[in-house]
Amino acid sequence: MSTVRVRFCPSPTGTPHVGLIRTALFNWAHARHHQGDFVFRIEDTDAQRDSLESYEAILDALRWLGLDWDEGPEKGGPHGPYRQSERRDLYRDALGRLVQAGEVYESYSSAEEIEARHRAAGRDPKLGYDNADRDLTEEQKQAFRAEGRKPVYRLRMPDRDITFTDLIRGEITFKQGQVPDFVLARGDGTPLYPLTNPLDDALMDITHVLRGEDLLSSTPRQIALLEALQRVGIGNGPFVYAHLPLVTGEGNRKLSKRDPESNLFHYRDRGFVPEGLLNYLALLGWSIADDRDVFSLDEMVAAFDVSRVSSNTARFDLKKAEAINAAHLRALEPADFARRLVPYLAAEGVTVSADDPVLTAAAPLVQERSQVLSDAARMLKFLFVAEEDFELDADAAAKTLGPDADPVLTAAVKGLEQLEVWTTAAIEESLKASLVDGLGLKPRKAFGPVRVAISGRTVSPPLYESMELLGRDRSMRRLGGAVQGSEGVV
RNA sequence: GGCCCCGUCGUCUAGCGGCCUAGGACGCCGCCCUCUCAAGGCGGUAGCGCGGGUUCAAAUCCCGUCGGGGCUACCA
Repeated sequence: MSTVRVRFCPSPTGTPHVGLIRTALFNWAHARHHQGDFVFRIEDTDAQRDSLESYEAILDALRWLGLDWDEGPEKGGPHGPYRQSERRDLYRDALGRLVQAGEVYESYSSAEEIEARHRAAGRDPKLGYDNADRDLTEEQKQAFRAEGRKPVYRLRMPDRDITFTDLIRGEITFKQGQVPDFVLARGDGTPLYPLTNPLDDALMDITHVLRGEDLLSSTPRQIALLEALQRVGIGNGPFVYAHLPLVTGEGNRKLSKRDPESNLFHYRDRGFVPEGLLNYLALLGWSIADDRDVFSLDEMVAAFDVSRVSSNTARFDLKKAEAINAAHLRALEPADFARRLVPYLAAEGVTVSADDPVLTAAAPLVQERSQVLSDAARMLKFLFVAEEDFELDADAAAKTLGPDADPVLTAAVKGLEQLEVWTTAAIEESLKASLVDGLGLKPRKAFGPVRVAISGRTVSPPLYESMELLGRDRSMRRLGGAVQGSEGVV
């Protein structure tokens, strides 16, 4: 069996992190590129920190982004269950076999005792476990138990260097003696991450492990475990590893889960579309070509090659993320763009259906003016609010609707009143005649007050089109209201 | 402290010994277009951390150094 099998195995603690999603994306792309399987597994072995909300948020995230899995929660598959909380028996069995074979031993040393031994020997007390319980006799173990002590189970690390070839970084060697025997399970048999993660990968026939660089230093432990498991008849030994560069935030520290900038849904709420966010995330460590950085998921799948992923840490740059997203927004079919706007309008308090004629007519006017969908929603809101709820942006009003604006608005109203038809062309002609020609104003001075009166903002869709869509009555009312309003602003 | 990873414009990157007077993108700054803002067009700003080697030739290979980061739990 030469099928590529990769996995995405988050633990359901907190909200999905952009770095986590980038890892999911690269695994998914690797699987799809090789027509392999993308396995999704939930690592919920820490009842203290895991939550149902978090679990659901992760599913929500993958579905929103369209990163579909071949095996996993709510889908099943031949290697299930896919939630570690339902795999206890498997862990107990594997642990039993490892103990039986002498690969794993009971360790009774407490952290304090280990430190004390280091100190007594003149070593750095922070060195970690000293493998002191490796060869405890049955009598010694009995004695510890008699004291009421509970052991932990540790894997006996091999007495040799551990070398592996990372797809991204090349050959990496950890010298013998640098990695102490580590804990696989608590005395009561509770399995810990160092056991469950590689074990499940082995049980699920995973072939390639693409994960964050923060896990690089745990690789020798995994390799030792995998080899031990293979000796007791579980799995086929170590996998191929690729350690992805970390994603950092504003500083150059690893983006922490606490940082709001790391929250995936923060970007969805702002109005990133999956195409745009995924494209940007792909750029964090990977590039499709030397002269292009906007591409579709399909194009990514066709071109993706993990070994070409950069090994440098990547910093998340919101500005660029938005620019990439904007490129994807512009590429959307107008009707699709309008449809995607609906929830963002709702967030602005506007209820409108995707096929509303005003929306479908107005959406294209802001499509290329938006970086994120929430920008577009804010620009369009004025078309849908009831007159009694219409508000002028305070800054825009202060800047544009001073006393100087009154004659402009008055002239505009006077001209527009004469119009037979309320069309974009007629409005443009009227406004230019009364303001630019009539009052001799610069276009900027002429249209600014009108724009703010109509849309409430200094940034809006094109003015004449906006006025046509708003309709004659509402437009005239807003212009009139602004004249009165400007008297009070002084 | 120890171990491991990394080091090209402000940021993400291309580069894998000669095609590099180092390319692209975002950002930033001009100009054009223009009813605002965008989009689009044109132009500009800015980088191989440092020091030794190897080589006819180094951003590319080697060593050192400095700098940054990660890990160092009976969390995952």
